[in-house]
Amino acid sequence: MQDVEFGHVECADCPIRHRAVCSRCETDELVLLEEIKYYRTFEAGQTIAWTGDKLDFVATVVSGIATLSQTLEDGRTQMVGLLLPSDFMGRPGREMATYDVTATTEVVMCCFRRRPFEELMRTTPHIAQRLLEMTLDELDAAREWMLLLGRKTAREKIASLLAIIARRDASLKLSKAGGSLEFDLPLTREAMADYLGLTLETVSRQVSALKREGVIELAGKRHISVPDFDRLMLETGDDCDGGMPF
Amino acid sequence: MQDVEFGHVECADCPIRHRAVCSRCETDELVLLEEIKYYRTFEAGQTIAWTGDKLDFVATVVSGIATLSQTLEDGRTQMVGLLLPSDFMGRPGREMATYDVTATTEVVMCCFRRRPFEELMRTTPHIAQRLLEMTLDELDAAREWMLLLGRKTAREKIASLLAIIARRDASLKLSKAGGSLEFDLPLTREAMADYLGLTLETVSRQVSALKREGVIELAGKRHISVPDFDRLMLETGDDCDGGMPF
DNA sequence: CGACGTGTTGAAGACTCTCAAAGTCCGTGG
DNA sequence: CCACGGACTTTGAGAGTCTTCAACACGTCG
Repeated sequence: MQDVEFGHVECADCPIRHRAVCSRCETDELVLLEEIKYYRTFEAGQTIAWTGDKLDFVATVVSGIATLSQTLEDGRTQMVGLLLPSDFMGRPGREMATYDVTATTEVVMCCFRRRPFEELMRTTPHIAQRLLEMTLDELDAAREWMLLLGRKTAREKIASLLAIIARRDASLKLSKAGGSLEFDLPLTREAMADYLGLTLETVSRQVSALKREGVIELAGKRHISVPDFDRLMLETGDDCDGGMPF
Repeated sequence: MQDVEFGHVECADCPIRHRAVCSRCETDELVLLEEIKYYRTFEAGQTIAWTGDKLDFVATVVSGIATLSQTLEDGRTQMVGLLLPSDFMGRPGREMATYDVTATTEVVMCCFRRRPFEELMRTTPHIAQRLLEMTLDELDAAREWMLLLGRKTAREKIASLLAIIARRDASLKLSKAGGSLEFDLPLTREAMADYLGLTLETVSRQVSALKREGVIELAGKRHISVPDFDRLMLETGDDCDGGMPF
């Protein structure tokens, strides 16, 4: 793998310090992590791990977006997770990758060698506690996605994905004015299709339909603005007040 | 909820002692668990919890089968998990149920009051460690299921479900002779449909088709035998040697 | 400029769903 | 004992959604 060395960053200055697997750690615990961590950068499109690869590290996404996906023998693929900044990759106690991990944008990861990390897990309850919490959140998200994959129509799937991305984007920018939202799609039509269990043509058609009906506006292929977020939510098929994914 | 008091069982004699959340506990730790545990029995068909219910306990399934499901406002429902003996229900740190939990057979649960259990989690690393491990396994299973929901055909979905149940049944009975497998379906056609993201009619048709073609044999509606397991595996669409769900 | 990656659109077809009717099994009650 | 109702299942026919295959548009890059 071609990957670029990334300048060392103090944990205390880390942009995702408060959300990642290390968020509960005290300063003395951070020192221990600091000793076994190193940064790696992956280019957009680069594969970070193939299913079955031996992985000698676990890692936290510092910046960028990566995807987890599974493939059937005949090539059908399904995305099963999205790794956003602060998300954790890899499983303590397991050597092999169980998914294909791909960088969709440039990705910077904070890596820990697996053995020392596992050792730290045993001695530092704060890490294990946080990892449990994060894993439970991921499980909830995965199950929410199962509902989407199993029961939603193509249109509802698209609306749900856009709503999730819009909401996440808004929460990052803190620009949560009730009015119009704008964001860039971090995924190609094909990636959206793999995420939603659709074909890319269906994705394209449904996006066009939502645009035609004024639910969203497009500037270029990737830039989307949502004039009325509630209108978009109506299209998702979800309970509009119930528990939200992500 | 009508539920029957269940005779107290010593943890040491518990049939799922070695697989449940308590499997790593030492005998002195079991004593602590023993103090806060109690048994409850739920009848077949009974709802154990509704989404949004306040849950003042977490629990381990001792015997029987329960399902986790989510529902859209218009009634479409998707099963998002199956609770088998030794599986854990409830989330430490969360008051509300996030899924509907339903007993499909009579279910005996070993319950722990939530607060004391959370306290034990903090003081007893063995419990937290095991729970993390179980949660990671569930996450893997959920993602395997996402592949099924998003990309498999109806026929492949049915074959996958039968293969999973057959394999689990075989591992319980230790009757892993390579030859013919037999088992009872613990689910109605409707429950299978909710699990697979299909309609019950499609489930029925595909089961009939598999029977017609000799992949499976039916005795009554629920008893199934598989003359050639490899043949069934071919129908699942999976890599026949790769990592297996469950 | 032409190749390539990405995205859009159309037409035909496949698969699954919806609606409807009827069959099986089982327990209740006459 | 048998009729009856209810839960569960099977099967058919038609409709609809989504996929497949194909052509074309757009922008970047060599």
